[in-house]
Amino acid sequence: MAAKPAPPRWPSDADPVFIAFCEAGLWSGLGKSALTHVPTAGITRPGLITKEALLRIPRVAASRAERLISAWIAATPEYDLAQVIVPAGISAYAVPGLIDALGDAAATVLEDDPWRIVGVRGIDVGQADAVARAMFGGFERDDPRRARALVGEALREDNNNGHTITPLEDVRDSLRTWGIPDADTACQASIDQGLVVHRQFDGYDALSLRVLADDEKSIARDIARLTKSSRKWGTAASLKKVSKGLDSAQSRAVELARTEGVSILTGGPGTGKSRTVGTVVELAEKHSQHIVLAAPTGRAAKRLAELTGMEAMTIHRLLGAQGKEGGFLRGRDEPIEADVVVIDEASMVDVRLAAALLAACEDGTHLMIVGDEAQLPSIGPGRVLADLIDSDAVPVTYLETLYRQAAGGQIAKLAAAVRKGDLPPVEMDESKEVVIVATNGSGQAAHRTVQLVTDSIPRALGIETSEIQVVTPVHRGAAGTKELNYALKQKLNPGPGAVSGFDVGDRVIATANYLDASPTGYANGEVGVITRLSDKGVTVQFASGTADVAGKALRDLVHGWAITVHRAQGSEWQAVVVVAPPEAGRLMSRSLIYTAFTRAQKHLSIVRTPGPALAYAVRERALRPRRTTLAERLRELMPACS
DNA sequence: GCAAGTTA
Repeated sequence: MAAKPAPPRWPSDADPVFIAFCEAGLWSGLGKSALTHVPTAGITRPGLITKEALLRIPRVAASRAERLISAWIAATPEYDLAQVIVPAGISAYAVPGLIDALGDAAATVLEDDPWRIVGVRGIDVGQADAVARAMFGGFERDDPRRARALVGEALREDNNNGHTITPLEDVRDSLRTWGIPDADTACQASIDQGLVVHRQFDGYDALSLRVLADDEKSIARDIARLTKSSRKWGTAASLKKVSKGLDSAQSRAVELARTEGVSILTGGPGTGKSRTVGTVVELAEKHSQHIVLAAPTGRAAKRLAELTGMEAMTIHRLLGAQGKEGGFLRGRDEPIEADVVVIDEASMVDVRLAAALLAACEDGTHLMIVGDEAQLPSIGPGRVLADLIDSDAVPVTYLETLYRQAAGGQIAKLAAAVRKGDLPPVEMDESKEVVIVATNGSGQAAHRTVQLVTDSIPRALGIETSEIQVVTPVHRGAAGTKELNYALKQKLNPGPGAVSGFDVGDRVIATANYLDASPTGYANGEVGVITRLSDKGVTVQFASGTADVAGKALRDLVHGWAITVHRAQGSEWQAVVVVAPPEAGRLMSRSLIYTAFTRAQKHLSIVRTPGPALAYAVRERALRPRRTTLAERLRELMPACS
């Protein structure tokens, strides 16, 4: 690797906005090493950019100097914006995202209304206030523009709890606590601006962000469109042949995937959802129907691929996600090329993603939605799977028979209780299927977790370490994935970790797609083992082949002994150690505990910390009903189907 | 705020 260029040394009279702009890499064509020489070339503010000055930079000849000047001129909207936000303490790195959202006239827009940046790229009202202060020297707390922005802020806060619609009364309360007495005028102003819409919900006045209301509206319309436009594929006779090993509910689900535009397959873990999907794949192949499989997380997609023997990917990849703010390549103009689309682990799909997915399904595409309402809800707003089921607009198959081995065992009993909201005391019996380990806090919990994985479980139950998975709700903290993986590595595969903390023999998991890696590409969610270290990086043996991982890609490779519950959804292991630390806070819910517990096939260790958090989560924190409008919109558009 | 997804 080349030596990093020294950071530029700016004289004290250099323009701070100019410095921030250049150092954020916003002057395109100006590399890090050229930047080092910009101050010495005498360029310390925009007015000093001349061809003569640029020529004083090493390795800059006439043609490059000219290109730099045109690039500078082309970056005028960006620089104008930087002049507005940098003095307010907002990083120049935020500039491109803000230009994306507000357009090339962003600086002018903010001069008219600094609070227009609220909600863009996570910018909050405090930061917008700083922009206003920097621009005008001060402002009134109840400035109408500020009040209008706060309506959006109140809705976004509610969206963070999963709701897509908020009672007007709640918005009034929030505005009052922020010092806006005249909430109704503010709400009306937001509606007039087009960012917020009004709707009756459960008989009271309520508001939604327009984007979310539009998403729910378009999901409902697209479900209706796909339902209407579908034509049957395959034949009843071949269906009968492929579904020989299936029970009657499972075969009905395969039949629906063949005959209906949109269908849902639901049921708890171990009821054969994936097996049923496997049969749909088989039938589709028999009839030369192009079928694609996708799931919300990389790990779930990988698992789906393993179970069906077919390629599967994240929904984002299926849609051609363009990056942070970029939207999707696939959409109405360029739909997904498939006859049948299967989405697994659909409980984790939010309204934004569902709307994008449905828009990208062209008329005639068969969509099969597979998931379990009792498992993790989406991180983003909405409860799309549950709403689709509740609406009665789409045919649903419920799988109820538990096929997983030890169906009458302790794990199954505990899981069934948790699903209903009970956390019964576990009797420690001979089977040692479920073991509760009490600890005094997350530090000790981490310590006991390592003992369980490296010693107790292999010794007492004869389960190999490679078949044991640690699952925790969070990444950070003493009992988060990072610390746990660190501690597990010390025992399971100690070493200096010379390359990015890795040694030969480490279990790793990919957290991003590197489909062009050599010799074999790999996808987010793939699990592997480090087989070689070099001065550049590491070689990983994935199930699909080996890949050399170096440079930036090393950051998207993490140790895989401990993973989050979110990433574990869809996968199973012989033995699972669940850690439930207090740091998980509000993340702890019935669905999270249920998902975590049901990952275990033969043995479940539950590492507890003091306090009622676990019992409280299971008993009281059932997926707090999310307020959404999707089910109602579907009922308005479509007749009940059962 | 936590938790997932993504690229030139």
